[in-house]
Amino acid sequence: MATKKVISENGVGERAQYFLKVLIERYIRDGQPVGSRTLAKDAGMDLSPATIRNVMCDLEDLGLVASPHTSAGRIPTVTGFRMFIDSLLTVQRLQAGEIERIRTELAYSGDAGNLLTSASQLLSGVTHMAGIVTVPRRERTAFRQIEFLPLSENRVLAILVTNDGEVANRILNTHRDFTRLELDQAANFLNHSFSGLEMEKVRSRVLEELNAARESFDQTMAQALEMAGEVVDASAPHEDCLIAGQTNLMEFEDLASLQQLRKLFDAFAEKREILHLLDQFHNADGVQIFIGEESGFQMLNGCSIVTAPYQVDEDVVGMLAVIGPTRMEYERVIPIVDVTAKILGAALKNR
Amino acid sequence: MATKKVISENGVGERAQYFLKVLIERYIRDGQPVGSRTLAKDAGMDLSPATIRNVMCDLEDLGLVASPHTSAGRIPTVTGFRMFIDSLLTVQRLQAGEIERIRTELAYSGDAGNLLTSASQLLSGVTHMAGIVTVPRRERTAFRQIEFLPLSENRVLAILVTNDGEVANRILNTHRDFTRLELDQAANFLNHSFSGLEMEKVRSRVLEELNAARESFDQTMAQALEMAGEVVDASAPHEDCLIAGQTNLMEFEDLASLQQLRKLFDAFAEKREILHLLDQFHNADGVQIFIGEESGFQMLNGCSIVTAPYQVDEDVVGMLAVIGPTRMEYERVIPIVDVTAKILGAALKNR
DNA sequence: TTTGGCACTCGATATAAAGGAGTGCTAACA
DNA sequence: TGTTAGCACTCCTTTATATCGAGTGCCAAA
Repeated sequence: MATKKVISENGVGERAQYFLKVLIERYIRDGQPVGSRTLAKDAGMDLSPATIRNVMCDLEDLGLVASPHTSAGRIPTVTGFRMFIDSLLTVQRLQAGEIERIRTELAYSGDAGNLLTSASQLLSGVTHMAGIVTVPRRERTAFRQIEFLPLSENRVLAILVTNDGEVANRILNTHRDFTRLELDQAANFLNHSFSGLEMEKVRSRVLEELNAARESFDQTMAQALEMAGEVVDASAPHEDCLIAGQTNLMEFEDLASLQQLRKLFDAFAEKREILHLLDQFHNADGVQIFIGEESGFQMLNGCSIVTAPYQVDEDVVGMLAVIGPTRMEYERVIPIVDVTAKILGAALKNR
Repeated sequence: MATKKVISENGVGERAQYFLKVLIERYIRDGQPVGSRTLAKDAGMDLSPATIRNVMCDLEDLGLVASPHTSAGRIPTVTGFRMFIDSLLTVQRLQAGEIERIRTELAYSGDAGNLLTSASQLLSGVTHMAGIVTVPRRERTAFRQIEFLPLSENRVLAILVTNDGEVANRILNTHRDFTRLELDQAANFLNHSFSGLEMEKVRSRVLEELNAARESFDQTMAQALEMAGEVVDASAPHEDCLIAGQTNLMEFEDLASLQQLRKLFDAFAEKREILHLLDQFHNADGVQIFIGEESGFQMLNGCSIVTAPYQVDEDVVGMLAVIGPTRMEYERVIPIVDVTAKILGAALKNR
């Protein structure tokens, strides 16, 4: 039997969706199960609680809301939140003042590393949650320059400068002593060969040429390449992220079990899993939202992640994220993350 | 009237002190107020609970123990703990195996930074509390070498190497373009003048010579000195510390109020206050113990810090600390911190 | 389709009673 | 004089019980 109510493709009546939206908005504000009476008022449609109750039943059958116990109101389920986020959300525009604040705060931070730190702190400060920024992956950045400095016998300081202005250095223990001249020559050769290449390419080319040099017994070149390889390799696992405002998360009653918090904080300290998670969204463009339970990591239960990639010269170089309770003000957080990503990208370009 | 009981200079009978010791040891184990019956058993002196009660009264009058309420046992006060730590503690010797573990774990970590990270992780791992290591202060380390590399127009990469193998780099925006030769000459001059000097001295000498150079209109030298000054200054506030295992502290019921924990974790994130605190003990030698309430920082209420300086070539270069609940096993933690400090110092020397 | 009514559930809150650990004090004992 | 047993008392903890109220589900009527 065809019903008269307007059914969207996911099988939920339009009015029911509206109630779901109002319910979730209320739940986000209060953190309390929402009862039919409250919802009737909030919806502003002059309907009686009883009517609402009927709709709630439908929503519960669809798995979009649930009640913690018989005589409590309803709280949204993960699927409910998902639907809310995907199709019900009305994102606020950020006020001009806020945009300005972000812009100025990012404008006055020094070098690249500092800028990223500022960005994560900014995110956490504005949202009162935890802010995360992944640092640009070395693979995507390009080789600019390498230099070797003699330190003491058999020790050489290698300095690698990349296109984005990052500097990595590493002390090499060499088999024999090198003169300053030799080192300069080696650096010259390497700079000449690799300048401008992506680090990933540099890595493979170094290996190729190293083999070639060995075959032709070109000692000098082989040694130069060996050293270069060591530096490039060592600077590779630089993949990392900056997290700020973790302690803000302690304020949310939703996450307040120490059990839960500890797991979360351990993940922050470890970082690996967080990075891995964010990497999944690396190729999406624009803001993505991600509900903890969907990840399978139980440390993220009760949390959501709002994330966006940031770009330099059209290339996505890193991710930016805010992590907080699933019950967060998405309408406010989403534009913040979005704008910050754009401004950060622009700021990184100017250096 | 002279009493027969042996009174030590602090006005506490020897036997009473013994009971205090037993009480605190018990309290450290259980975290529960200790009653007279329990204490009678633990003391192993075949005395009745009633006798113990009399002694407890005395200890309470002296402010060494307190009862949370009428019908609970006694818990040590801060002063009680202080006395325990200062004169009652019997420190265990570390088992040879444990020493070996520390030694090997520190032996296989790479460069200096890595070594310090390992040390803090080691401390937290072995004690199940938070481990802290302050990184050597730049002032105490000596200038070894400076180099300048041209990056692009008006940008120069400056690299500063110190005696302890640390490398600091900074990108300078210069007024005009420099040739490679000019930069090399500047570096040569600086290396020649300052090599081996303590950073603190370098800082002041740079200023002196800068003035001299300006007076004599020696442009080249003035510019070199200006750049050097910028690098030295920038690398100065490198004072920092590494903290590991913070989340371990969430397991202790003593600190489990979120209020309390948040303040503590904020302090960890900020680091400044922690550093300031540890600096107070910088000149003490050997292990120092420090009860949170004594500091005035209320974030440390309920905590104690066990700290020891570590030395390279007779010079104290940094501090090492474990932070945990005041109710911690000092007998075990003290030798761990002590030994780790020594091994860390030795490990740093060999590089 | 909406609404009012009604019985019912169940958490939250309050109150009371029982149990028990531990104290302080007193008086007796070695 | 130090030590001990005895005893009344305190106060936390646990358990049971009752009450309140928010909210539900369902039914019958509008």
